[in-house]
Amino acid sequence: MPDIKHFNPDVVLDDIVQVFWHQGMATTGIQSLVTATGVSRSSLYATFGNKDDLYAAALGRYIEQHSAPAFAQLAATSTGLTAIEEFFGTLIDVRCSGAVAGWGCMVTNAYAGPECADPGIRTLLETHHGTLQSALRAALATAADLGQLPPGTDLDAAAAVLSTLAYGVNLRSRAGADAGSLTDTVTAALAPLRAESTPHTAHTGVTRP
Amino acid sequence: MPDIKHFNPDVVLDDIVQVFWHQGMATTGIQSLVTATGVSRSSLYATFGNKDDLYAAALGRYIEQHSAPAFAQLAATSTGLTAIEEFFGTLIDVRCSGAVAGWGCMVTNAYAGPECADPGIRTLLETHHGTLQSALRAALATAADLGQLPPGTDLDAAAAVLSTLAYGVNLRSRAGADAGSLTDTVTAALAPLRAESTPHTAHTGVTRP
DNA sequence: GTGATCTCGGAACGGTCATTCCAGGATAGC
DNA sequence: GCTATCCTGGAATGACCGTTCCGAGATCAC
Repeated sequence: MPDIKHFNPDVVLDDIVQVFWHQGMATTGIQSLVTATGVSRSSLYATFGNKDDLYAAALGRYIEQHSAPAFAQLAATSTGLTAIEEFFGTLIDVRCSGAVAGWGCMVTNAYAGPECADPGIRTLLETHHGTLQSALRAALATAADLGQLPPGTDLDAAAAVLSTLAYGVNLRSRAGADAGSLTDTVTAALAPLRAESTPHTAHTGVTRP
Repeated sequence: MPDIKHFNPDVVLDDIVQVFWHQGMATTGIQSLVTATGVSRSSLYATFGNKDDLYAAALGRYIEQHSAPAFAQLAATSTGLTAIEEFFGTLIDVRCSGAVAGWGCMVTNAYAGPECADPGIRTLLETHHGTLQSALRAALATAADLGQLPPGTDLDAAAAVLSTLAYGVNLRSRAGADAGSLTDTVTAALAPLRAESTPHTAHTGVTRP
């Protein structure tokens, strides 16, 4: 019997993700969201609650729409180290070129902002981190099965190193680090995980005489 | 002949560093700085300029007072890998316990905030990154001289990996990551740089049967 | 069509923001 | 002591903040 919503909350939340991702939580005013979505303040508040709730919803949406698919593909692809290479490759592509170049990762950005103090956000960050880590571990396990890894490699430790590295890549991309050097860095980090091909040497293109 | 300042700008800037470091640029109001320093708005503006200038000055001070000494020690200590271990060790200590636990690194935080768009800030970030990188490279060069590194190790690539990892450590510490797992991660990243002692195995305490 | 119920746009609220201005106080050369 | 010069505290400014409220409009069961 009542009136029904004149907009699709899911679509609107996607727009909101863009704004928060691009501008950050603290620097984004509700007015920006109103103009970006075309939905009035009242409706935003009625649908999502206050600003903190709204940001939490947006961050959750970001994770399930941007992070989770990438993690799932990483975990599911059965090519071992190649899957990891591709994961970092597309990560760097997204961060350094295209529509969202220089925006960084919304999750990584959340780590450094005041929103990180919020317990609800903390939970999102922790599950995100756990998912990333286990996806990397799964890919490493596949690599181990394929005999790509040196015997005795500690998969959990390697996954921790790579996930921590990913945060660094996300950060550096925001300052305009070029894709090439980021790729070199990732390649160098992956090098010791390659079973004895050209041991301990990174393919950075930089040769030291 | 004129009146002279009633406060020491250097001391005041140190106080301002604390506030910006703890609360972030966007969420810190001038009023917070007034109450923290005991200096009135007028004097702050007269001495440092507007808020952006003030933040830039604070970030510069942070780098020269917190980052630079650590980098200098890292570069100067002649123990090679041990120096790098110590660098990360004290880094993790500072980030995870003590007065500034959970604050993260002010520079790392700047990467993720809107202040990163400012060209002046960008310059600070870039020189900071360069200094960190060359300090790591110097320590690695020492390690190579000491025969601690596998022959043929690409020092620049290794330094890039470690510096990127440091950003990740700083970020994760803000979310409450415990010092132990961060240390394990760093140890695992350093493991392949150790010349053939227990190759490719990290000391995470996690043993896989 | 009628009416109950929800939504919507926009105004309104008190608070805080960064910044400026000004009157009065402190300083130092003379 | 006088005066020119600067510094300082606090008020004032105008814009924006997040949030709430309300009248008007839209919807659906009947």
